[in-house]
Amino acid sequence: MSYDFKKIEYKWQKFWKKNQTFKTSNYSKLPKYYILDMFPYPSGAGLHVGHPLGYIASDIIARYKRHKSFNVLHPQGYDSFGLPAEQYAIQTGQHPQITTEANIEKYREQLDKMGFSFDWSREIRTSKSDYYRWTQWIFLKLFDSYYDTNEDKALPVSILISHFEKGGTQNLKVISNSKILEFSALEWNSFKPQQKEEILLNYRLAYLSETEVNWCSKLGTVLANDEIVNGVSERGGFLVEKKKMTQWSMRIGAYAERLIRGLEKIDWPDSLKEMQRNWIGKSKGASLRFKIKDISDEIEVFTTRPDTLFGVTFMTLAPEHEKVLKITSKTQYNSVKSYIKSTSKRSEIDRMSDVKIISGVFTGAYAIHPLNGEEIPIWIGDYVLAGYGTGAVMSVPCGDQRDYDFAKHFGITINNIFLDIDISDNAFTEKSGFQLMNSEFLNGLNYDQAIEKVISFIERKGYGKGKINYRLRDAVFSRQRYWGEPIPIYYKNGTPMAIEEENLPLELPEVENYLPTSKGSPPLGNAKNWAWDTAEKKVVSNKLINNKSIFPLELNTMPGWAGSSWYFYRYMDPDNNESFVGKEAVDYWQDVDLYLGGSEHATGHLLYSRFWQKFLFDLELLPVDEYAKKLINQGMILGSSAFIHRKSGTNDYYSKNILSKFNSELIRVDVSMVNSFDELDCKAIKNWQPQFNNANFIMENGKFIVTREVEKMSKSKYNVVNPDQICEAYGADTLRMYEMFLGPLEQAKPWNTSGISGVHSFLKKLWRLYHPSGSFNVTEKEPRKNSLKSLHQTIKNITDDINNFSFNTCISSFMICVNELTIQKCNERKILEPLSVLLSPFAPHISEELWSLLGNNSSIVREDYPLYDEYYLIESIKNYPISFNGKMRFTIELALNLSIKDIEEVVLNDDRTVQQLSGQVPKKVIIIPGKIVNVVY
RNA sequence: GCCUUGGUGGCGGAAUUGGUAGACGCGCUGGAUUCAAAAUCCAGUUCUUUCGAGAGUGUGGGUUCGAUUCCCACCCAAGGUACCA
Repeated sequence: MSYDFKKIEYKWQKFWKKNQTFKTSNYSKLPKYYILDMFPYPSGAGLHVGHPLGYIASDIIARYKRHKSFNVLHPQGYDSFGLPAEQYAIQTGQHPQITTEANIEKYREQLDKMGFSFDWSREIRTSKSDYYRWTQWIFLKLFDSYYDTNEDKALPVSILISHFEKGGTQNLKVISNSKILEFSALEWNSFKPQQKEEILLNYRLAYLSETEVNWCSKLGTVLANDEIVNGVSERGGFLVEKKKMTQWSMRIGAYAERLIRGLEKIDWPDSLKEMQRNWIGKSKGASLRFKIKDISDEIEVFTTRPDTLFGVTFMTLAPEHEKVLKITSKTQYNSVKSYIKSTSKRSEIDRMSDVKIISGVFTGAYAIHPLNGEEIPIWIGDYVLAGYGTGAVMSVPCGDQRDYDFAKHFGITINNIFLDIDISDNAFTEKSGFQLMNSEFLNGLNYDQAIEKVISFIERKGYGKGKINYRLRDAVFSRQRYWGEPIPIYYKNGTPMAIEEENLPLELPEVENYLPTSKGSPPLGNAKNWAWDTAEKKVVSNKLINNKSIFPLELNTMPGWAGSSWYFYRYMDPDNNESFVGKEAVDYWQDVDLYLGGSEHATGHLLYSRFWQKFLFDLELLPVDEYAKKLINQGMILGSSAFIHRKSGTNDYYSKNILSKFNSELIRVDVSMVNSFDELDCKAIKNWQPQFNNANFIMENGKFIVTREVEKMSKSKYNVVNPDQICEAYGADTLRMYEMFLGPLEQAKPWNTSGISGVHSFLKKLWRLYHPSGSFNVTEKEPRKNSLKSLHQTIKNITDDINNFSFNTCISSFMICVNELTIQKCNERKILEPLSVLLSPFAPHISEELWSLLGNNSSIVREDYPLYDEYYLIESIKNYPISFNGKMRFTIELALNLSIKDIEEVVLNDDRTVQQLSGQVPKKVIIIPGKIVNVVY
């Protein structure tokens, strides 16, 4: 009987399902192990070969841990709110729920074929109301909390109110919006309720504020940077501009310091921690106020280099800075206006990317240098970003390269304040190795001395103060979308009020149209009968009553990251109706032991979820303030996109190598129409999209060759490869092993199907070894020494490699082992039994089949089998001959300046025979069998 | 631009602490088996070569007896860049 993977895989998948093999209990005497995958967004393109990479890796670990007697929680679910389903709804009118459910069904079918050991009884979907009810509940907790810097934690707003009632804003140590009123207890108590609510909004962790957004007036909606291409909307190609809007924000900035400190105690990749640290961007410096000439106003700047204060020769404001138009002189007004207009069309990325294009405009206004009283010109430049610091910088051309380039470009004065340092070509940006000059009382000082002196000076004089600044901005939480969690807020005379907990969920209403309303309200404004009871028993509604909308509901929805910021706790207790997670469940599972996901989430999901964790920890709702002990970034499997060249202005397409000098555009084509030699199927493409119906394809040597480019796999890039065909042709075990064999787990790699036959023939070889003449055949004889050696070498290698997550080298070890066993014609039970256990995390179906052919009961927890840790010491290593080949001798002689005769004794590095060399220096040579490793002095 | 990661044969990749570069797999070449094919098995496969040898881990330097590995500068690619998920 040949290796019939279809039959075997169908058989065991059915068996596991019927026996609920992977159902996990919240109660067990075994130690717990929670292994989590980042849950997928169910996209219309189905699961692509990149998704399973992480799931296979986590499944290997989950199955391995079960063998090692852990109670393993390995759940899966769907991040099912999101933009693509909504855009599909806009195009077709199909409700996103229907789209999403169809996609989920497809995902599940694909996942089931791969033999994952997920506990599907715990499945969650962020778009189901019994899930998002709790997302809304957490929002309300955030709305009802403020950040107390004395206790360094979030506290209920009721405590803040009682503080106001007793002492007003006096001795208040909290984090709040920048512009806040100061008031006494007496004043507070005299405020009207609405006034009080407005004040409290400045302190809440979920608060309303003015934020800048990408506004497309033609679409009547806000766009993500992702949806903008070259300054116009991807959908429709309409103009996009920056606009201020009142939006919900999350005060993640309050947690900046704790988010940095928390990184120290979690085992996450250093590169990812570094990314988060840089994203939070803590910098020490000073904030300074500059008075403006002839106008009674001042501008605050933040600088990390207050030591260079005497090198300031101008000031630069972001074009969006609120005081720009106020200070601009009459003569400069028009040029400033037009500059602001032109920069409002550029995205932040564009502005940061083209630093070579220097642009700016003079406002006509002057600031007064606080220390020497000099008048310094105020410019606007788009290299200054409104969102960072105060949106204004004191420009020190001698000490900052961007200031330097700007000054050179516009002919602004550059004053050198660094003694004996040449700045004729570039700014001097080092923080050490200089002495200041031309800096009055700072002359002769170095960086550290000057910083200290200048900060104490400006603080004494009241010009400013030392300050720690974070680059991290508060997270905007409003989305003008339909397919997201409704924000459980209604408005009473314009003031946001919380919907009571017991009235959650606030269900997403039906709408006829998924676009914004004609008046520019978010899509939820289209809902006709959307109403809610509050505790006051008054109807809250966006329905017009007597032509007036009383108590309208919030029409914005939550962003995609809301539902994914706490989902890992819901898996512990997915059916709980009383709480977002039950106390018993969370006491048992505590946190995630291993989290697998892509590094593309480093500064998004992985930061927001840590923020919510810390918040829920502050409220004593969770036992730990970091939810994942260890995290591994699996590298993305990239797609290999295909492009064809169209001659500009024609419908002629040219094969890759026959392009002449004419202008051409690159057009994406679907990779399914391209074979592995990069040849395009010209017949298929004509039926693919209407634009190709009458296209001419100019071939080379009878073939049409495409241009390839490696990039992220996505439906819109037409480079998605589905795992289904591979499962169909080779089976799940082959796919699982091949994805692991492709390369190191943590490294990004382009998908390439061509190597898969090697892994497949390994499985066939293994099968054939125990089916020598068609039927299953093992002997009960004692294995030969050679076979044992192969087995135990493999056990050792696999165990080490699993623990290091080096699954690719695991597969190599299996291949070597089976090759050796084949040569030895080994078919002893005592070899096959441990081998099938060893293989089961990687290729579970074939392993189960062989295991049961041996007459064993199928069982996932094979505790009874002494493996992994208890491999035999490989006999031959004990007596491994230490061979001095020519090179080794040469190296030792050179290194020790000895002749080989002088070396009396040698050491094995496992300390079994510690020996010494003659002579005093060096003391020993450490050798592992066969090669010299190190010389210890 | 900035932050993070990576760059080794025709291809994916291996190389533990700085110590024989290219494990394992794909592909390719030759052979066995076969009427033939598929499948399977065996051998070879970094490049150059005057067959002595020489070169070689993105490029250029440096440290070292010795560098894929450590240091400096640069080039290229991927991910992120705050409303894609």
